[in-house]
Amino acid sequence: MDTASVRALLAQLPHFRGLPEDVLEAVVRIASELDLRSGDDVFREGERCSGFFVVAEGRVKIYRLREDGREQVIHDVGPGRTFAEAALFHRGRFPAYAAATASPTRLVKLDATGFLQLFRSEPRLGTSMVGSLCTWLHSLLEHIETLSIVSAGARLAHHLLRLPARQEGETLVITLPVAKKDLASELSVTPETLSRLLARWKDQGWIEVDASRVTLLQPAAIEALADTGTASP
Amino acid sequence: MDTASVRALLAQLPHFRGLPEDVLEAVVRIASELDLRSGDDVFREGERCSGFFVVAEGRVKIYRLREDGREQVIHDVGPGRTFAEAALFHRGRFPAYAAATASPTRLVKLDATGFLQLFRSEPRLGTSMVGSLCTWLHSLLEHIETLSIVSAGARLAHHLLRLPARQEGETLVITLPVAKKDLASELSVTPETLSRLLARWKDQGWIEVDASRVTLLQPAAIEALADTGTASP
DNA sequence: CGGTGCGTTGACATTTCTCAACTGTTGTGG
DNA sequence: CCACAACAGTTGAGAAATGTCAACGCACCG
Repeated sequence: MDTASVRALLAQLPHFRGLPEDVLEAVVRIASELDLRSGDDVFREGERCSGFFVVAEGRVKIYRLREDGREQVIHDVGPGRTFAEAALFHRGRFPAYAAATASPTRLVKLDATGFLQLFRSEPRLGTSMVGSLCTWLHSLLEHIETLSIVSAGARLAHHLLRLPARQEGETLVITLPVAKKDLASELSVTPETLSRLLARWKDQGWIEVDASRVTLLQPAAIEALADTGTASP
Repeated sequence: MDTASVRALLAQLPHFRGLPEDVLEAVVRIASELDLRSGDDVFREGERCSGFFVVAEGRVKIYRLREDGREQVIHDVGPGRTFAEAALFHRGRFPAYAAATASPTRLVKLDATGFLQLFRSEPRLGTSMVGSLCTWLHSLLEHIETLSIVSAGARLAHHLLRLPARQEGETLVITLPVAKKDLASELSVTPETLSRLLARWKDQGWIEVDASRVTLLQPAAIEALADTGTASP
């Protein structure tokens, strides 16, 4: 990944869209690249925040560790999105873990001190970051809404319908962006329950499952589940 | 509430702290006051976002309505905090309902169009709003962490320990800022379960409950619950 | 003084977690 | 290139937690 493509990646971000050339140039100068494979750490909870990140390719999961050692996946981030910008301003420490979940995963890192310096000298950076922070707020609200649904089935349905899907006639084809165990963690259910739910829906003829490709044969049935909060029969 | 006190309230907010006098003056000019009683609506989901709000006195709950008509409390906001600033920038519509939960509740409203205009002309506003948005992000992350705890007992314990408390010797005295049914909704449990949990803990000698005043007689026991995720015996 | 709604308690049904065993896949090292 | 280890995913059986329905006391407000 050369400087030009780093520059192109950054230029299309909502953070930096509309910035004058010279400022964008300055941002590119404090950028560095990371090449990761699935399972590699990006940062660990409590570490000093050394910058924030843009996903160029692949996937990153943000998670916390519970007392009993299990992971709680908070979010998963794909190409074109950023993460850890809140840590930069808020406390200076990462509030969670981050690790790549795809191979390869390429990130662009924007150095903390460099960025903060730039941020102070160029007020328009603040203006454009407000928008992206609001996007984060919005997605966290979505997540809270999902988690606050009591029934596991409804939670899964609600979440599935929010994933990027490709329409094929009557059906929706969804490729799960993360491993099923991470999806389960994100929904706060056990992998067993997730597996059973998918199996039941398959038996009902509502969906088709092939590894991480889920086909909604009857989207209406899934939507009904998500809305009502009713348990899955 | 006169202009001077509105001004004083705004000046102490992280949003506007450190702003030059004339800019602050301009912010005060687009501010208006709202006087509410418990149960009064502030705004409704889907409404055009006409501004954002600062709590001067009282409490406001932010919530959504589920299909079955029940409320899902997303957040509750007290004096000195702001809400709906994300709606302003993100989509221009309120993503949830807001209502006062205390009498009296006094709010300062900052007009949307006026503020956006100001925002464009004064880049430093963006800089300072980034900080407050990060505070919101942080509190939503906390909420997600609480919700993702499977056991209702642990969820309650986790949440209680994050409420403002007054230390009295060995014990912690917490005044619940909202009605128990709203607290239950925020924790995504039924009011019945909440009631039973508190009753059980009282029997155990861990807490003392007097209406909305909860005294943690053995904070260590509650902390253990919150950490382990273990169910309450 | 009566109504409305919050909070509590009881009995019961249901879901989901836990523990355990088994299968299939991936990728690593010989 | 293959064998084997490690781990994701599935399935089964039992236990425990929480939701549902229902009834009641109580406070607050009209």
